[in-house]
Amino acid sequence: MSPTAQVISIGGRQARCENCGHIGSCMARDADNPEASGRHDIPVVPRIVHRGEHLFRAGESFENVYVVRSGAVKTYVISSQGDVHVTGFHLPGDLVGADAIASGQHVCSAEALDTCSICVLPFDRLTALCMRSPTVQLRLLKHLSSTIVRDEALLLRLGQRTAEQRLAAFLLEQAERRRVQGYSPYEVNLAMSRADIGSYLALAVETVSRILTRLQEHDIITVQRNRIRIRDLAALEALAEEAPPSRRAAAH
Amino acid sequence: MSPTAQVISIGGRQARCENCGHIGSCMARDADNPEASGRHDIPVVPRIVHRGEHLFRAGESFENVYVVRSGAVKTYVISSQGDVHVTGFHLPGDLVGADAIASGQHVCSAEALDTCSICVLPFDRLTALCMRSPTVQLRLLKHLSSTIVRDEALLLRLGQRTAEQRLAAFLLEQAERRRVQGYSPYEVNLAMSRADIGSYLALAVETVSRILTRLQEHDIITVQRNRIRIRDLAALEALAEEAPPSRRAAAH
DNA sequence: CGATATATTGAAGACTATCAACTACTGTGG
DNA sequence: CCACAGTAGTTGATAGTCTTCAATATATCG
Repeated sequence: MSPTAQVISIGGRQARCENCGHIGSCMARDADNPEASGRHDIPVVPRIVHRGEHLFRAGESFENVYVVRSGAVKTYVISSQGDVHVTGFHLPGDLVGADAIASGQHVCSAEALDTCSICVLPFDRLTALCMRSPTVQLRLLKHLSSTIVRDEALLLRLGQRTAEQRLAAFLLEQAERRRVQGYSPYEVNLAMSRADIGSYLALAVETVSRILTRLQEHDIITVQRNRIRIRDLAALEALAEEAPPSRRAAAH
Repeated sequence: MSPTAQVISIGGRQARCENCGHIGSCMARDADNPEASGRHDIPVVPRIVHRGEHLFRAGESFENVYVVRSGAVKTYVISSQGDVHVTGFHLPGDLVGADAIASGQHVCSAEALDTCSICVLPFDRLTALCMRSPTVQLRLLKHLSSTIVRDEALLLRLGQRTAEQRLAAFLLEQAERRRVQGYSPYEVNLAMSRADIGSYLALAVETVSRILTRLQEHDIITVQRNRIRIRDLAALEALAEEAPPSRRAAAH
């Protein structure tokens, strides 16, 4: 296998791993172990996915996991009754599709919210690499683990928080992700629709809309379609952190 | 390391791996690879934990993952405001504590609901074993993956189901687990309190109680404290599967 | 057997969903 | 370039579900 076979160029720019901002956490190559590199690395196949297109759909057989390199992806599940529930929004650096490991079939569907660049990692190659690279193994385990943590944090919010608290926490989460990516945390561009947000937070679309309006009336945020400006971070944090309507604890 | 060093006996009975019902899915030894066994296996330290005692608490540094061998364990998180939320109930065969992989600190606490036998697996030993045994590696990944699936299924239910539907689904889940363990699925012994159930399903204790009563009045179940008998499985399933109050889908 | 925790039941009120109407954007085609 | 259609978002009124508070009953443990 020649070295260049590991880097497949699409459109001639940015598709090279060398230019990728996530190489430090990449699971396709063991950056900490350069001399082993080239033997153990997985041929990465970056793929451009357009808004509305799917990475995979629930029920499809599990072959690959996907890493978002740029753009935004939503994952959702469909219950036996046909109702849709968004389970997450995934930004650059995120791993998508690993929940299929257990059953060998994708349990959720993944759809691009805008134009995305996606690294497709064949799962068998990834596990093989894990066998040789403790670094990559730990990265994979940490990814799975943090998905669990995120899901459980969401469970906590859905269960014990009012609509306003949930939405405030959601906006802060978006802002934080912007910050991590090096952008201003006060300017959030929502790639998803109100319906998606509502589904994710278990709220009706109308409720999402109403609360955004209310937050704007209180001068906490400015809403312009999908462009949110956070004007009073402290107030937003206060809303999100507010004590929930007194739930008696289950203790021994 | 002598072979017997891998089996630490507690109380002289049932602590030997040979008697363990979960050896086929055990992560401490590679049962599919007997000749490698003895070299790669992890010394298992079974531990007896009594009702109310903790396996670990949120914030503690992450050293081990835990496998429930017998008994029942609940995991819960505490928000910054101090409110408690139960994130799961764990029965024999379940892996607990892996959500700490990401941060190196436990994010939830795990408390025994009754007397439990727990296998303590040092995480560094486990990852080392994973490097050598694809079988064990896949088991670990599948465990993490199925935790994600479970959490997301719960998210779906919390978000889009009424209290009655959630509780019906919960009872069916308990029954199913009984069945898998070889017991009658119609006789469910709830190891957890109403408060725990309420916290898990994001319902007030009173609501849980009321709905159990209602189900009993409809001759669907019989409630005797923590002993639930399912009298009309079909009706219970119908309740759980019932279409949610029409949520408009978010589609392109 | 008494004390405390757990569970049940009732009444009132809050939050959010639902239904309905309307507005604003997006993109397409004439 | 503008008009139109269709989608997405907003706003208002009403109703339902579940929480909260309060009181009582039942179980558990010392």
